[in-house]
Amino acid sequence: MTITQLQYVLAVAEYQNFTLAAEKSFVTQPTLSMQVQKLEDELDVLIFDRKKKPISITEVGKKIVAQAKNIVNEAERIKDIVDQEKGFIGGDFTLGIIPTIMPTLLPMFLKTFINKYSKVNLIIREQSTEQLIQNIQDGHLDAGIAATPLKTEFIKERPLYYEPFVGYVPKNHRLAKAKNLNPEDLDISDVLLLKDGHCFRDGVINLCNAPKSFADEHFQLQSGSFETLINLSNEGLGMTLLPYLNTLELDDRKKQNLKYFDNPPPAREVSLIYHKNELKIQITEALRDVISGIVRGAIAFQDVKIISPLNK
Amino acid sequence: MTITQLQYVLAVAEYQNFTLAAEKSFVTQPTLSMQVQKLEDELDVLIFDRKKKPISITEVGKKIVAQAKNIVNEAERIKDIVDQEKGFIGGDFTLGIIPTIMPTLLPMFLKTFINKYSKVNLIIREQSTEQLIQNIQDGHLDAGIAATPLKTEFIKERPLYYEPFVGYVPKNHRLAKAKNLNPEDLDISDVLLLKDGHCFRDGVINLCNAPKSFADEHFQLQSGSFETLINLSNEGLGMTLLPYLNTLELDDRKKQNLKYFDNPPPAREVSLIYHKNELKIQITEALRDVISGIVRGAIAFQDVKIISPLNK
DNA sequence: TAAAAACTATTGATAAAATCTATACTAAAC
DNA sequence: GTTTAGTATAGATTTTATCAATAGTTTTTA
Repeated sequence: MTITQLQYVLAVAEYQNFTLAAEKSFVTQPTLSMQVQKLEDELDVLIFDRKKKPISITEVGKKIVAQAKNIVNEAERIKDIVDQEKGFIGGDFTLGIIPTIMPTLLPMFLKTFINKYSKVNLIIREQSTEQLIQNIQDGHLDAGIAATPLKTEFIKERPLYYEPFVGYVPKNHRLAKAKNLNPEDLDISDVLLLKDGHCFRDGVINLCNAPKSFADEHFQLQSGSFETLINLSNEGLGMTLLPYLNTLELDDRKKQNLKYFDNPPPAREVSLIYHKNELKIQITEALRDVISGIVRGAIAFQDVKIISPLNK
Repeated sequence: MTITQLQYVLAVAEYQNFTLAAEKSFVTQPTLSMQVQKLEDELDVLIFDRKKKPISITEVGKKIVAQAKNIVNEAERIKDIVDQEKGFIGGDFTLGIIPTIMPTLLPMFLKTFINKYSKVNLIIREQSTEQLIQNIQDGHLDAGIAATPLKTEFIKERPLYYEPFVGYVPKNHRLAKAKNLNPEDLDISDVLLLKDGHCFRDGVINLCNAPKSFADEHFQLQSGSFETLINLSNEGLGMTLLPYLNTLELDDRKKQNLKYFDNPPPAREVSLIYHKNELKIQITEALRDVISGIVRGAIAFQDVKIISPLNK
């Protein structure tokens, strides 16, 4: 049994296809096939059932694959140990960010990070929270930035900052004359929401204390961008809620429609999340340092009320 | 990096000597040296400092060795997974037993076990609790039988049975006419103890509620066998306490000197202990099944008061 | 249902590696 | 300063991993 064989097995398990797995492993298909066979011979079990198309994994196979994943991960960590010892921070690092955080946060830290850690090749993907979790578990992402707490097994959360919700209330709205907002004032039926799948949407629903079913039935005005929500709001279709960082770049006219919540304002907790196995932890820590250092300047709220990003 | 290389590194770390490590790994010394070098080259660090004699491990080396141990263990478990799937129970299994349990328990289960699991090559070692713990952590023992609870990290405990303490009170002793014993009746200063290092000694000291320092000062009559204690007791040097299983084989005359405790009797918890990583768990479980099945017939006490085997 | 397509296994050749024996080198012990 | 114990190096040999080519399957398509 070699680590290489285990890696080949993992590739086949992932792609359900020897040819593709071989390609992704940068070897020819016969090479990969033979190595997998050799392992099967050594263990004297079939890991894959090649009769079915696409290939299926046997019952023992599933357990072996799980354990192989474990071993390969632990093996990779040896390089981590050495890197850490040498103070070397570099290599590929794939980061996922949810859509409602991406456009405001990324520009704030990207330049600083790639300057400071020029040996890190940062690859950034925009993904939903669910995809983020899945990909972190699979090892396809090294870390993610999402609203928390997620209470997910295998995943660690390190809070980066707390971002208050800010109301956007157009002139003719019933709340237009209120000085500050209160969660109790909100009526989910005239709050414009992002479309399904955004956790910020779920956060707002939670904030308004609306039952999930209710929310599902009543809203057809759903967009994927806050820009659209603001425009719809200006058209008199209701108010909306924005994350604090999204309010900073508004033009002055729109800024006049912003209404802040009474203290403590409701907020989302934005965290760096990563696999509990802490692979590439040095880069993860470096990223966290850079981001929280920068955000500390932009967000000065101390006392907030954290709203869950999960739809219950 | 290969698993073999990691195994070689572990061997060198263990024996602090390339030549010996090579021998134990069943390869020649140049082979092992080269593989270790190759790994060091690949990682671009020195794992061992060969200048000093005996060889020392570098700081990074220590971390690498720890991780290598982890990886090799996890790799071995793949075979376990397959064995479990096939229902195969076999191979070497090294079991440590503490001296006060060995002579009574081993004859009870050994024959049954080797008959039932004839493919298992059972290797049995008599060792103190401390040695047991050390060797289980090192991976030199697959399991141990000892008095518990031990509260030791990395080690799991599965209780096998609860073995009451029984008093051996010679005719002329002050408690000779009492019907039953009570822990309060005991006076540590006239209880004969096993010599230092036996956890049964510590159990008795705990039972008598004696301070550790007190116990250390006053007793010179210390033996390694209950046989001796009984004989000394008969000579009028005090009473003694025996584990229940040791009382079964006494001759009738000696049995008349036995005095049982009031319910619930103080007892030691005897457990099968093994590494938390659960390597060879099938054999361990098989062993547990056999032993607890057999002991269930011999020990019928339900309610007991467990005495700690640790000297506090 | 036959032909094509997609995929995996097998074969034989080649390159890479792990291992061995013999020996050189190095540091500690005498 | 010589011996001893231990590690590194060199060169030969065996083993293993890989590749290109192709045969053998199963599934799709026509």
